[in-house]
This record gives sequence, structure tokens and C-alpha cells, in this order.
Amino acid sequence: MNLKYRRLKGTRDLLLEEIERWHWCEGRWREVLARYGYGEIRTPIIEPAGLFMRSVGDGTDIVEKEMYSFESRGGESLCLRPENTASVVRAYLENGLTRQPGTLKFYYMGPMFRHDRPQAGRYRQFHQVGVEAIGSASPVLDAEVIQTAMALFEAVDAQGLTVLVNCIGCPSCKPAYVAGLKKFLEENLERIPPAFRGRIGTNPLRLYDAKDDEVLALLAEHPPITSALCPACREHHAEVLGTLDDLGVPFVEDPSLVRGLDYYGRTTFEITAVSGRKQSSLAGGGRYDGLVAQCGGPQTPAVGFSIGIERTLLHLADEPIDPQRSRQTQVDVYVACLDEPSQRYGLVACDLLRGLCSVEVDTTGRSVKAQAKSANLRRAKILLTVGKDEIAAGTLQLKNLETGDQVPVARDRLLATVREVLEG
RNA sequence: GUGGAUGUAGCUCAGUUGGCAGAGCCCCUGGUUGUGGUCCAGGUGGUCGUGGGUUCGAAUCCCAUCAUCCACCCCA
Repeated sequence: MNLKYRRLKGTRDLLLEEIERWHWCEGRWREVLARYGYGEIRTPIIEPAGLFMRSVGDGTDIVEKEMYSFESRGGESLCLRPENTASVVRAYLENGLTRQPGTLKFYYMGPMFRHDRPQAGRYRQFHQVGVEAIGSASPVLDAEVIQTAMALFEAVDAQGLTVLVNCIGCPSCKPAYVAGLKKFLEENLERIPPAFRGRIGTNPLRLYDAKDDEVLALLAEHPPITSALCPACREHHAEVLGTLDDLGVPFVEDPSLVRGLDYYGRTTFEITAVSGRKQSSLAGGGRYDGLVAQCGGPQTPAVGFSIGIERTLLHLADEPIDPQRSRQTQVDVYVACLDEPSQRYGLVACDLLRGLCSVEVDTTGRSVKAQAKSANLRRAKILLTVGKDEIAAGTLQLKNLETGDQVPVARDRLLATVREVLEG
């Protein structure tokens, strides 16, 4: 069809069987997150653009070319959030939570926006479920956070995942390493394809992200960051890995795992799908001990992650659903009405049923046959039929669609009878 | 930003060398005066993505454009 309006590139409509899948996942996740001590936080989708430029980093791809930024009527520079960590930190400070004792643990679920070229598992409006644990510098918390991410995957039966872990240092050891790496790369500039050279000046560490063989071969000749960590980072990293062992969370150390956001320090991790070429990175996270202070708050350590919901669902082996049935919403009781007076009688008579189950009163005026057909399509267990005769007698015809039995039921017996059929 | 594939009925797709626009599913009606899931008969539904060109004639060939999907880059 040649439609007048179409959805924007990289956005999707979620409905019918797909939204049911989302609800199922979201329910499981909320349960798990509560068990790990997280409370929900919902922050605005629009924020000041500066929040992300400073926290995520203005040399990153996200800020450089993927932000949906625009000017408000008042001339303020705004943007649709490309991620949620910075917003949570902003909210943490803005709501005066810095003096709260203990670790504050928030989870979020919601849409993020990045102006990328869409492809399988990548959308311009996509959704993440994530957590932020603010207020503890302990490596044990890092491990718990990683375990939390895995628990979320397990809750929706996601299989075949690998946890990649790395430590990218802190302000006392990272700068020296980065400077050394930069020097090394500049000395070997001719071995680096032009497409990657730009990153050397802005963030040399991100060369490790490249999948290019020449780049990787060159980097193999340079010591990894894990060999240049200061004693404190070294110990922190060992504690994280040791705690993961204690918890029985399998992981793979990956010294090339640097993440695309500036605020990460020390622990970084990623959870990837082993099989399939699609977008294999399902989740990413790490520690960001400097971010709260950078946003104007007191020096406060924190760690978190986010999971891509679309990618997770894509990764789940989804059993095919009947394409026709999946286009109708399930209902328990379907009320077929012969004419408009019957519709009115049916609607009123069935009002009480809604306290017990779901009810659809058909007001299309189609043939009873067509209405009964819809009842079947909607997977109804009971078909109630109303016409002149039922109105006169003060009854409804009640048909059990599983057995095919049909009996007239008096209006005042309707609720009890429907309950019997549904429970029996 | 770069590369590849695909656009035909609500859905999934055929369409030969350029010669009347097709199938299956769905939907509607009837078979069954007021009853589904099976069956039978009939029916509705199309600017062939859009614009231009070649041609007696274009879904088909050419050009442009838009959209979708996939991949790169990067990331969730």
C-alpha cells in the first residue's frame, strides 16, 4: 500500500504477539532486579545535550555523529538520550541522594536514540534494560553487577553467551599507558589504514575496537593495558575475577575490550552471543568512578551495565506462532450480538464478568457465524449469544467452545456459570 | 558516511522471449431461517514503490528517485 505516513527509519511498532513477548521479558526482569536490590528509575527521554557530550565524551561516535540533538524554542541545546547512565547520575545528584547511606541501586528500562544506519538488531530507537549501582568502589560489587546481567539473561532463557572482562585502568595509570600507545601508533602510522588514523589523536585506546587485521596485528606487538595497571587497579581486577570465580560465573579475559564511552575506568565488560553474525554484543557495562564528580557531585564510585532488549529478543530462539492467530488479542469470553438492542443488553449483562475475566462484546452487526468465527480466532473459551429471544427470556446462550455444549443461562446466574466453565 | 539485495492483493510470494494482473493464506457471502475450529461453492480486494525514458505494447528493458532489509563503520 502506498501510505501517506510511514514510521521513521530505524523505528518499530511493537504490537500483538511481539508486545506480549516484551511484557513477558519485562516481568521476569523486574522480578530479578528486585531480588538484587534494585529499584526502578525513570528519567526523561530528552535531556540537555551537554550532559552526554561531557560524560559519554565528545570524541566518541555516539556524540560525534549519532546524537539526536536539536534546539528548543528557547534556544536550549537538547537531545534524545543515547544512553541512560549519565541521566541516572544527573538524577542522583538532582534529587539530593548523595548523602544517602549505602549503595544506591537503580534499574531502568526504556528507549534510547542513536542516529545510526539501521540493520539487524540495530535501531535508531532501541530499548535497554540496565542498572546503576552508585556508592561503592568494591570489586565485589563489580562482580555482583556482572552476575546480575547474566541473571537477567538466564531469566529469559538466553543461551550461548560469553562474558568478556577487562580492566582499563584509572587516572593514575591509564593516561601514561594511553600516551605510550599513542606514541607507538604514531611511529607505525604507515601500517594503519587511513580509516582508523583519526582515532589516534582523539582516543587511541579505541583502536582496539577495530576488527581490521592490519590494526590487530600491529596492536599485538604492543603490550596490553592489563600489563600497565597500577597496583591498586591490578588488585581490583584480580578481586573482580576472583569473585566471579566464587560465584561460578564463567568469563573470558579480553585485554582488547575497551568501551566506546569515555566515563569508564577500571572494570569494563561485555556480554556477547557466541553464535551468529548479527549484532553479537548484547550487553555492555563497567565501572565509572569519575562520572558523579564530573557531573558536579562529590567523588562517588559507581558501576553499571545496559542490555539491548531488541538484541536479546533477537537472540532468543523464538518459536513460530500461527500468523493469523497472532494478529488477534486473546479474550476469555466473546459475546455475539444479533442487533443493536442485543449489543446493549449483552454489554450490560456481561459488565460483571469483567471482574473475573476478559470479555469482548461484538458490536459489528455481522452474522452470528462471522461473530462465532471471531470468537474462535480470539481463542475465547466461552461464546455468549444474544438475540431477541434471549432478551425476552432474560437469558444468554452460553456455549463452551472447547466442548461445543450450549445452554441458556439466566442473567443472574451468568457470573457463577462463567466462573464454573473457566475454572472447570 | 560506504557497499550489496529487494520492492507485485491485508500477509507470504509466482509472473517464461516485452503481449489480458496471478496463486496460497486471510477477509466477506452462501451451503447451515441464530453458532467457531474441518469441508464445499462463490465473491471483494492491485496507481505492479514513485517519476521519467525506449516500444505498437512495459510488472518485465534503461535512467533517476524513494523505501525496506542486509553488511561495513560503530555500538545495545
